[in-house]
Amino acid sequence: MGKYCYEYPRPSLTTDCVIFGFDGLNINILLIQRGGEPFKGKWAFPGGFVDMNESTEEGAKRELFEETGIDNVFIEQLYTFSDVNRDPRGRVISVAYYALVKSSDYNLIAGDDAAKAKWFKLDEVPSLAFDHDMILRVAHSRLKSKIRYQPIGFELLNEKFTMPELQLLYESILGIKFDRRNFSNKIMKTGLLLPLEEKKQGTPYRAPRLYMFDKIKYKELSYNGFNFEI
Amino acid sequence: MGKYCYEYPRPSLTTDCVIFGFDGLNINILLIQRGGEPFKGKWAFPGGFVDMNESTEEGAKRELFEETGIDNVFIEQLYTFSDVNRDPRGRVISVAYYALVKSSDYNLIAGDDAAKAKWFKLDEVPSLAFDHDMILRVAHSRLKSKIRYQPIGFELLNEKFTMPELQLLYESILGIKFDRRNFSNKIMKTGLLLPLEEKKQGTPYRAPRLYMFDKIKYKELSYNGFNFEI
DNA sequence: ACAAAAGTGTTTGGAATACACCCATGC
DNA sequence: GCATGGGTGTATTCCAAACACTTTTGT
Repeated sequence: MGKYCYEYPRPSLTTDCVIFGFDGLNINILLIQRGGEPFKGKWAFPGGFVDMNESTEEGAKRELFEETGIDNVFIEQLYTFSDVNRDPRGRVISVAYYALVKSSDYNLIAGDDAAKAKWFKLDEVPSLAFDHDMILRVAHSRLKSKIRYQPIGFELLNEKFTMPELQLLYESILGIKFDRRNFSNKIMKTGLLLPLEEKKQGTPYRAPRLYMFDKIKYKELSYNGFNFEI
Repeated sequence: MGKYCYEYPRPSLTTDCVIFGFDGLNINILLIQRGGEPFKGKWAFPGGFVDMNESTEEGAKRELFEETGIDNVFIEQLYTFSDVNRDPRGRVISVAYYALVKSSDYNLIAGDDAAKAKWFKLDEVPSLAFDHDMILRVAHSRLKSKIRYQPIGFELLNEKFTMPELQLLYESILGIKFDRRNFSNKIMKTGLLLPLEEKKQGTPYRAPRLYMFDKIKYKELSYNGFNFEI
């Protein structure tokens, strides 16, 4: 029997991480294949049980690293899923987090429980274990609203990037197309982009100009509670 | 010793409810005074431990009812607070919910643990137990963004209400003043308000016109994923 | 020269803001 | 009649959307 005893029953507490990765062309989702029951062989989000000496956010980061090798990401709390029957093993509630990363920054490793980690294109995600289909829908919808008023996308590109690259990123996340000229105008009006003299090398056709994200301006504006909308 | 034993230690799971109540003039917060340790005598949000056969949302509603007599409200998940040291009794994580109610709809009852429940004006809230000061800040900030693009305010008024009443509601929540004419124009442009022929009786000075929230129009618009912004 | 992508600016419509006058009611 | 709040409309400003031509580069 278990060694940890309580006066009242307690649910288990887990975390799940929805990791969106941009590869320069598409938005991908990071999944791991389950090695054991339940849902053996099915794909699911990385995550696991929370330890007693860590917050759920710390637990989510730890599990993410253990299972996929992904480290040093800013994760943000998404939602807590607590349906009584969401896990066939018993009463398990899960605090879900999400993050955006540049997928080229990480070489996926096999996790410590030999689960395979793999990137899936957003529109090629298979049916997932547990209630993870729902978690994905919630995460994607949150991401879409978030990126319209917070500059969370710049982390996904190289330090120096071109306007078409940035536009492609917004289009992949939002699933819509922008007019090239209006997009550029809107983005520049935020004041958060620093145009460089340099142009991107090695492209076919005309070389596009490079930009950088202006971190100093961002801090300045954040301090005053700024707003923008793409 | 406790009767419920597990292989690994588990944190306790609680809920907290941040209830915003509008009394026609001010936004109030519903608090209960703690009858026992820790934080005995301090004020805190209604809430409590989640049962094994209920979701956190169900648990939050149940505790809210038991402690304050408030029933039949739409609560929305706010955030999950999980800092390791947030509760002196041990490892307790709390899923916080928030809701908006019309305070005149409820006669506050003393809770089953003899705790007193009381409405506090937003700017007269005392220092709270646990991390509830932080929870309140998060809740108020969430409410402010939410009300700008969701018609959550209409529930707080009588079925028939006047434009100045609605404006006062928005102003109390957001803490800003609107121009009377522009406010009315913006609200009417959403198409969600049905002007009635009736006027409000018993007011001093000129009798203001009454409006109703157009639920049918709302469903119609929701279905198409509409947007508005106040 | 031509095909493909990048760069740039103007026009137009609609929404948000600022703003002023008249109306109803109680005292 | 005057003080108080309620009702309404218009001019202006600003932002967003639509839109076309020129430049660069590789073949």
